[in-house]
Amino acid sequence: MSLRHALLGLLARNPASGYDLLKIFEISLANVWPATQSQLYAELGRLADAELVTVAAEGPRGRKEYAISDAGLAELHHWLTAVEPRKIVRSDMLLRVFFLGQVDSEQARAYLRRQAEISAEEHEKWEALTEFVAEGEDDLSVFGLLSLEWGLRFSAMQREWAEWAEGEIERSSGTDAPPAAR
Amino acid sequence: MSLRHALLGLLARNPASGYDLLKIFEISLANVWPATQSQLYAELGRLADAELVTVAAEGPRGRKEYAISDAGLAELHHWLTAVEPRKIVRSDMLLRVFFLGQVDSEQARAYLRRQAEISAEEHEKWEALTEFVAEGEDDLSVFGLLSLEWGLRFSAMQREWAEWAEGEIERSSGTDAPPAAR
DNA sequence: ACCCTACCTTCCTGTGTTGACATGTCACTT
DNA sequence: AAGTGACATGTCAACACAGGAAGGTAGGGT
Repeated sequence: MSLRHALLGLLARNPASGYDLLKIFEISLANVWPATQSQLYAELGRLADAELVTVAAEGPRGRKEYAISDAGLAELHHWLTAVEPRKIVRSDMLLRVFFLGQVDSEQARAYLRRQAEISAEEHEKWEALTEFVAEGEDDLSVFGLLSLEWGLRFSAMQREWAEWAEGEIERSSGTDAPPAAR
Repeated sequence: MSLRHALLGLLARNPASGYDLLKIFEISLANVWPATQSQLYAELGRLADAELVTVAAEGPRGRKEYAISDAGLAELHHWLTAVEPRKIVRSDMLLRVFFLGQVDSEQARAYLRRQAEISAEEHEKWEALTEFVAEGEDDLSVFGLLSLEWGLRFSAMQREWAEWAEGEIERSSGTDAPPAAR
């Protein structure tokens, strides 16, 4: 349950309300660990029960401003440094590739072409974000930049791979049945 | 719910029982879309209810051999060719990186070093699998090889990134406080 | 005959995730 | 005074995922 740690991480920077956190999730963490409102408020409640966060202040419309507690900070640091990252990567894309041999090569290539396009779009999104951060002087330290760099590399690699794979299929199906005029 | 399509994809190759499918998941799909036994049997039941698969034969110990139906095949092909791949990638690793600035740079580097190690191990696993497939003459077509190639590239990239990131932190913290003797 | 192992399925509990719906308040405009 | 939009939280149903307990059958070896 990484949502818990995402919330702790954000609260360690600044105290915030559920609503604030939701906004941050939407703009900033959406590409890394999406979360919905219902999940978020529920988790905040649980964090408060566990005394990892406290309600520091109550505001206008029932607003509750949460702040991280010492116990919460300890938990966050523990997670950041001592908990093994999970290795499993569930990939929709790879699963499809695994079965792609069951449709004809024309369709398979079409799928990979689409995948390359999507990756290219993702790449642009990351580039825009990088630019935004570079200009906007966000409070992002080196570490924010590391995340961005990862997004850039990943989307670029995925695109290259999809294009390569498409060519690979073309080559191998070409030997069986030359493209010819259709 | 891609588990559904994973099952359809496997059944499109050969009819199989839940038990058979479970074995296949353990050895072959574990790196792509892990699933547990409870999930698997439940989903098979639902697939049968929806008539996307049929019980083709009943064997010795209550064994039920499932086969894909025409409707199932249609659904599979639809998913393979017409359903948009999901873009969101939940990454434990990236989430950590996002907050890594909250621990001192020594610890941050240690984490990235560990991440590079893990990626290297993953890479070896993929290499071993590639070798195994190349020798074993599995029924893997070009498409199986594409998956393997992706695993290789991805793990290599992740490792390179982690090493680069570690260097990046070293460089930036070095300017603040030179490494010195400790 | 006996036991062990592999085979095979069902059920249960708990947590994570999503989407939709419900409810209400404050600030600002018209 | 009424309306609108941003602020803010809570709850529900449904599905996805993980782990494990429980139970039963068939075949092979001793």
